[in-house]
Amino acid sequence: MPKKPVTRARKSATQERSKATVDAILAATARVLVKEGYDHASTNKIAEAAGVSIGSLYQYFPSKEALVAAVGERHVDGMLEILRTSAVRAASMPLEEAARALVGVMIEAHRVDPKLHKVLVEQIPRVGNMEHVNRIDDEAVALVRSYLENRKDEVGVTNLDMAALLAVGAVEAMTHIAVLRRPELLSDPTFVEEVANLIVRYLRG
Amino acid sequence: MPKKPVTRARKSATQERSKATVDAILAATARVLVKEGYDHASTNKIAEAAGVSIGSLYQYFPSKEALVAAVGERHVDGMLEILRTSAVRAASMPLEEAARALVGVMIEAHRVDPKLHKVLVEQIPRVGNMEHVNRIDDEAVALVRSYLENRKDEVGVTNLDMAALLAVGAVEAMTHIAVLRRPELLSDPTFVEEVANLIVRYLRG
Amino acid sequence: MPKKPVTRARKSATQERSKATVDAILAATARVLVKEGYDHASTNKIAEAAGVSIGSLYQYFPSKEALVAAVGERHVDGMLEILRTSAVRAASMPLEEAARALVGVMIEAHRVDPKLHKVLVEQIPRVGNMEHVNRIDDEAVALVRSYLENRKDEVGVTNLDMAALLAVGAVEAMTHIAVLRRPELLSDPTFVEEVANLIVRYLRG
Amino acid sequence: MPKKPVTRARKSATQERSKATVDAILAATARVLVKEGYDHASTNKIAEAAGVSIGSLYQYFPSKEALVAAVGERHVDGMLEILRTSAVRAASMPLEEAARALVGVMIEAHRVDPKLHKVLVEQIPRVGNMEHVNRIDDEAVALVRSYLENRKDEVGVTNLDMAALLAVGAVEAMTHIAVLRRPELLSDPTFVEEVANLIVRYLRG
DNA sequence: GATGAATGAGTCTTCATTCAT
DNA sequence: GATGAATGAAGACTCATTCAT
Repeated sequence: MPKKPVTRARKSATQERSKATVDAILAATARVLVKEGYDHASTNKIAEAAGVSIGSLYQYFPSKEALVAAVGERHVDGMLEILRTSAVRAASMPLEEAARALVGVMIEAHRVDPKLHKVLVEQIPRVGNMEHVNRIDDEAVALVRSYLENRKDEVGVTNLDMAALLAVGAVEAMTHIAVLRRPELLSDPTFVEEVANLIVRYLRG
Repeated sequence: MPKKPVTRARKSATQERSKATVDAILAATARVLVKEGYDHASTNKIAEAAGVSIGSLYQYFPSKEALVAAVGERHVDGMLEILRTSAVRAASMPLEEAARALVGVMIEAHRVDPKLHKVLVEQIPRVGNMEHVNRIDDEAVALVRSYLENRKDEVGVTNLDMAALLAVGAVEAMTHIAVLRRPELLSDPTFVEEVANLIVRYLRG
Repeated sequence: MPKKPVTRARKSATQERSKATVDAILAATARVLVKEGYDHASTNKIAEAAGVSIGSLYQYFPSKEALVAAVGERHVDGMLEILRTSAVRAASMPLEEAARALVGVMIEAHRVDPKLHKVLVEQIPRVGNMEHVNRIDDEAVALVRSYLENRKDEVGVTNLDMAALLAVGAVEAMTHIAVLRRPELLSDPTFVEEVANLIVRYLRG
Repeated sequence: MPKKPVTRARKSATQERSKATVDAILAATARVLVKEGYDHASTNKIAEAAGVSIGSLYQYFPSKEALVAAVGERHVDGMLEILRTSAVRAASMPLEEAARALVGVMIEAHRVDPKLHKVLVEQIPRVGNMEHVNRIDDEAVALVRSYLENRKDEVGVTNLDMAALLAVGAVEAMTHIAVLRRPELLSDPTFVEEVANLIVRYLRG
């Protein structure tokens, strides 16, 4: 009896090879983007860095924009995963702890590839469809909002939408400052503490 | 008796003409920068938008970078003027009022040309010597820090450097969000109120 | 028995295509350089003359300078080959004959592409690393010097370095005059004769 | 009684001023040409170096070419004057002495402004009408030819045209080498001696 | 499917020349 | 006449994209 295929969704050899190529291209794009910045990240350079021909690159991505968008997507997906995982845990914590957790995970999420994050945040908006990065904020705001909803009577703010927006906005901003411009703050325990204080005091009212 | 010259500081015809050209170029640069973003703002497009020849543009600015830098400088100068004027007044206010003033003036300052501000903030760091925009933050932080110093016993934070950084950072971030991505917040009085609360509660401790 | 490959050094299709392009570019460069002079030989004009796009030109040569340098190199190599071949033969000839041979070969070498030679000699020094053309002189001087060394007692000059320099310099100069400005001299047998006399009498002392 | 004007050909004030301006422009052109080379010697730079407006420059010279041509003319005139003066003296000297004189004066003439001479010789031919520099050769050949004519029986060459051409050509060439590429030769007394030997022996036959 | 040679529109920048003041 | 601001054609070079092999 012939062995049952191990995996249902067994990809054909070609499919696997394609995936490897796509991965190589995306990885190379991220690398080149970080090293050269958006403008100087030419598709030819990227193809070379990926070890594929420029023709192959265009087989998988119809334009430079599409390529960068895909990288953005991936990056954001990675960050969101971290965020969500931690959100589940934080959901049951008291405010103080939850706040500290939020700050911590935010920083952690931005550490996945801070340099790439910087390029994506700073240089890609012009490319147009860059809600990518905003997706992070939007999701975070939703999570915080629902947390506040559940603890309505522990917090001293009434406009939960705005409170969530402010809390996330402030944490994001401080994270960006730390990650992108003041890395020394990241190893300063006071920093996390103080940022947590900032939002706890606010939310307490 | 000899006729008194009509104007003391009468500029020579050519000087006036030059100045008009420079102004036209700077204004056009800001416009094109906003409309097209840094990359697509070609010097030729700018010259055309300014109604001058490309040659004239290069007569006054030795490179695209220098041109953009000049626009940045101008923009930041305008914002700083607003900031400083108001800082003097806020210096003698009690915390709550001062906070509200800070938030208000920050928003006001960002209204000078929010679209340009966005481009300058997001796309120009690459150009290099772009402390321009950071000058705003730095100056704001210094002002806040000295305010806190004077009211040391009214505030409940000990690390004044970090407190100033957080306060300014948070306000800046919220301002950016409002000005650039959620203009409707600008006409929402709750918004200013809440941002002020955010930092007042934090600083109170 | 497996078919023996038709050609050992069979070049891949692309390699051949590249080479053809490079050749076309170099040839066109020489042509345009001759027709227009260095300054008016724009890279665009050259590309057009070569029947390739400007992009292709820059695919193979990183700058106008590099392009011209390559042309120079090629040209000098061609001349040096002629020179060396004949030098070997002349080494064993008596002074008179050797002198005549030197003059003859010098003229011959300059006939490879006199117009190009002129442009290269006159206009390229500015470009910088243009020892190219000087390589010819230097090599010629070295060859003559060593010839004189071998025949020390047949010649009446003591400072061999200077003698070689003068001999080569004089021949080169007369060649240039003939090739570039007085082509009619080239078919005048007296000319070669007299130039040979010039250096023979000098070297005899 | 009104004083008789000191000079018959008294130029009007304007005429004098014009001449001064023209002189300043020509001097500046020579300076800039030497410092920057033909290509980088822009008319604007020249006007500035001359302390006149670009408009004035074009009042006196209709184009950059005309300007450079005028400088060339002047330079050659200066050299020719030296040459002619000395030619008169040499006309009555015996061959050996005359030869040495020719070489000496040739070098001396090239010392007037060797840097300018270099630029003029190397970079100007492309501008087209550059018989300027050739005028020197032509005049020198004529002078030598007539000298040889007068001493027909002292010299051992029959084709006087060619002899004159060779003699002048050789001296010119060696002078150029010395002045432009081997300045150390200029202070080497052997050099003049040997170059003189070169042509004396040739002309003696 | 992969390759990489070829394309050419578009970029920044220079500079001889003109002309209103 | 002098001035210098303004002009714009032209040049070197880049890079996203296409397509024959």
